[in-house]
Amino acid sequence: MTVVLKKPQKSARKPKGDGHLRRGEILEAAEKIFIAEGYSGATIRKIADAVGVSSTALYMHFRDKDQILMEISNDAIERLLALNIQIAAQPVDPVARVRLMLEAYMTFALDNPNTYQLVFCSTGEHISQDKISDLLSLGDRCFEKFSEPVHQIAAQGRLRSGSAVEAAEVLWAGCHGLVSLLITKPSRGWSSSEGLMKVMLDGLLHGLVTD
Amino acid sequence: MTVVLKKPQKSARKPKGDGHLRRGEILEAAEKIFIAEGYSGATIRKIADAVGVSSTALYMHFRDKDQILMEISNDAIERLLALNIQIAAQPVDPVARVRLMLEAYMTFALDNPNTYQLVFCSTGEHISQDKISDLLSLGDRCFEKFSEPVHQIAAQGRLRSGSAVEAAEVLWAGCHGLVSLLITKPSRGWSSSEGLMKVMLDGLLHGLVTD
DNA sequence: ACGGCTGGGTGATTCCCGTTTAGTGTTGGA
DNA sequence: TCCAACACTAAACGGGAATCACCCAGCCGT
Repeated sequence: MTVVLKKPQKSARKPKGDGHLRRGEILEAAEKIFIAEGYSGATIRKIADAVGVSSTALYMHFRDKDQILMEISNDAIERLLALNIQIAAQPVDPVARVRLMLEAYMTFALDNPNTYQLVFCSTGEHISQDKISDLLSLGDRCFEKFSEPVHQIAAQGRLRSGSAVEAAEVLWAGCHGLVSLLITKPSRGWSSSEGLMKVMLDGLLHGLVTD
Repeated sequence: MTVVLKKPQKSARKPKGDGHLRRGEILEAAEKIFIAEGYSGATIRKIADAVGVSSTALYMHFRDKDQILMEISNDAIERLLALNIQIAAQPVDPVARVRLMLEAYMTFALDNPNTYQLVFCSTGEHISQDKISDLLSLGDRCFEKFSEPVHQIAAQGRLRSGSAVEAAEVLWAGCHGLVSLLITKPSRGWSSSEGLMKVMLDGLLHGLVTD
């Protein structure tokens, strides 16, 4: 009599009910609200209402609110990473690749301001470990892809000052600073963002790299 | 019979009760907690407990939570402005003044990370208008003071690309990006912050200014 | 001496947030 | 037919900011 007790056999029963659709529906609704209203505007209850389900139901499919928004952000960052990989493959001067990547990065930020803020402007103190590892590794992979051409430039001896890592970090930080200010202080009277991006790229690249 | 009705005569009655001390006590307690635990950690209840008073009492002296933290931040930004004014008076090359101001700016940010985040990294959507005007004008006055030497550089025809305003904004944004990343992502394996600050300044100044 | 006014303070309450607990109706396999 | 798992819900919890209706001590002119 092999008594089967408490065995958590996975998918002994097919997930037939449309429960497996819910997850996608939730993500879809959450993304809309998050894009429109930001992190604090994307409330559990609001998302649940949009899906037409009780707020408790979200916890069937996600551990907590952060997991929902992190999953959305993950998708977005993956698109950015794909962009970087594509640019990395282009057979042009490493400086040109660096510039293309940074342009793509800034455009991505301005196109996805709420995602950008969540990923790159928050301290992530309230984000649990596995979520951090997921997202940080993804962000780090972006940074690594970006670092490659910078290291190539360094290997050519064209770095004016600092190590390759420092140069990569400074290039990233400079562009991050520009887009984060444009995003968080939109009402300030900025010069045109295109102009600022160009001056930032020209300035940093000319300042850090010899030609 | 000069009937005195509803006349809000100021200090008709001496503020005898230690009520006029409360405001200072609240700010002091709030600043400690805010510095230690950040914006979300500095709750009304926690501040009130620290002062030894009910949470409602804070609303006797401040309109809302933001006003308390804004007042604290205002003080801090005023110190930064004073620093800028002091540097502006130094009879050295404008490029040297720019560098000194940006160094002071970044040092200030790293020394006051929570204040810095509140003022320079938040969208300020939940901040009412008068508070914004106060703080924005203060921040803008900092930026204006910083812009002066940049305009001098431009007047000397030493700007490699972009207008003076663009150059000032890019210099600011670059330094902001560096310190904001160092503050919000402290666990990432950064190069030394001093090295990064130097590379950022060298890079931007060399890239934007001819000598 | 005394009643009224008022500044400072409070406890309870409101509303919203994320999250948890306990329970409900349906369904498919034994 | 029974029952266990599933997908879900209503209600509640604890904690946030902010507000409400009060209270009380002290100063005022009388």
